[in-house]
Amino acid sequence: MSDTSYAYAQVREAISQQIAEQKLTGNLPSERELCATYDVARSTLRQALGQLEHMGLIYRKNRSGWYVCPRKLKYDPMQHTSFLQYTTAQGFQPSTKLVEQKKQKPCKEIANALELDGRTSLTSILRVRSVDGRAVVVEELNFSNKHLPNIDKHDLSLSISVLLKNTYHHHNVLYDIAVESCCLFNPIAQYLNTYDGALGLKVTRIVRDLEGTAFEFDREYWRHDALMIENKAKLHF
Amino acid sequence: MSDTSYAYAQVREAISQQIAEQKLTGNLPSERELCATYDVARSTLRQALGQLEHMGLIYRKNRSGWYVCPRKLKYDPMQHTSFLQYTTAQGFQPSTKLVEQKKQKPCKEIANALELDGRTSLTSILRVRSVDGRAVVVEELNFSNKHLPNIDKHDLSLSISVLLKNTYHHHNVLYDIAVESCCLFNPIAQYLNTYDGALGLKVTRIVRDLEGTAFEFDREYWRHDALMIENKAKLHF
DNA sequence: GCGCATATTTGGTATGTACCAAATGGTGGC
DNA sequence: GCCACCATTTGGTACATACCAAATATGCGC
Repeated sequence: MSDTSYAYAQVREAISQQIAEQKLTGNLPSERELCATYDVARSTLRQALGQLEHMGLIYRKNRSGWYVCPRKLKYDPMQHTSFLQYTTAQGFQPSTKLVEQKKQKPCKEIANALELDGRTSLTSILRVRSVDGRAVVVEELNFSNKHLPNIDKHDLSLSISVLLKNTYHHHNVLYDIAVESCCLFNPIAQYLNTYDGALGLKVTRIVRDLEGTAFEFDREYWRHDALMIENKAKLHF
Repeated sequence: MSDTSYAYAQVREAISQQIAEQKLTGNLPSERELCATYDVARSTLRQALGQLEHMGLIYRKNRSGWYVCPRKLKYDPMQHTSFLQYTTAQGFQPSTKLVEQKKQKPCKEIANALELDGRTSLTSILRVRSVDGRAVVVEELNFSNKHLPNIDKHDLSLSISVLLKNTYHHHNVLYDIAVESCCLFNPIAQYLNTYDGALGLKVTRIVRDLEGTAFEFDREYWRHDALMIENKAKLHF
């Protein structure tokens, strides 16, 4: 049991319990109503709501109110199953929207990771992926034109993995993945219908061929409350 | 570049830049001083500090002040390298403190994961691990007495992996790991010298033998700003 | 019914104030 | 030189208030 010696903690526990007992579903009462209910100032209430948000129990949509979180999506970044595949397998309705595609020079971090000099061009796409109509992740994919000739000539709104397999014959690849918590700022926060400074999880992925040459660098910005990273493996001591 | 149309965002960016340029190291000026510097109210300043905290740039120690974060520890939960090993390899000074050891009945979640009924006993230890004198993770390890007979008779302040290998001959195991963001509450928050409701990363691990029988269930509560999860793997499409 | 302008509600931002408890720094006694 | 005590500083909690902008509900004209 958590500490309940403070007003915000009491409000937090009260709402938390209401959610656990499913007495609260869908959207919560307005902040001003909740203030009256628990007899606290709005800043105190918002502190409680903020913690429930960090716990992944509730979230805010635009400026319209607070809602109880749907269940989390389970995601194994080491598996090469597609977004479509693992979301539907878990009973979600996925959708993807390509926001932007451009050819550009790499930033310092990408140039370093892909061992490119600053002049080499990069094909980048930005897409927003949703489950059940809720935007959960913004993906930024960067492909090295040097290692994937003419990749910018293809339709990148289709499956990238199929393209890599069929056109570039990358059947076996090395994955190099990092996960860390982060802060979501505009414009990424806006794509995720959340606010400037919201909490997120950042997944960084470097994809290499079997010789170890990196040809792709991805950044995924997830809603922190939408995601559970899962890994399964066999190990020997 | 992030949105800077609001006061808190301007303060955030200003301090963020100071840190990036290493003009700020060690501890920050007091909140009241910073309020005067940037001419904002304390609550506005604290909003900015909170976001910098979420970004992993600064952290608070007890009630004594704000400090610039040290670099993150890289950790691959799928590797079976010990805490001692991977921390020293990254140039940190690790230490571990065993807080508690007890024999108890499993909670619902553990009973379910380890396929135990409510009567079977469980040997649990709680330990706090630090790098460079900073507590970074609270580990709760739970061992099934049924599958690891007399485990509570051993000294569990020593290396657990050595014990599993030499005494119980578990040379090959299956790992089942989940990572998600969470909120740290007392008393765990206190072990990590942080505050009730602080942001964290939760790593859950189920360990099985090669037949798939689970004998260990662990929960790790990490400071969100101390950790970067890393995974490397070879995949084929 | 439908579309559009308007009023209301809602969360987001911001200020100021007050008090508390823990941590820290200093001071004096031994 | 060490320790106990005290004053000060610091962040943590909590309140009340005000205004803004976006989202939503309302109602009118057609």
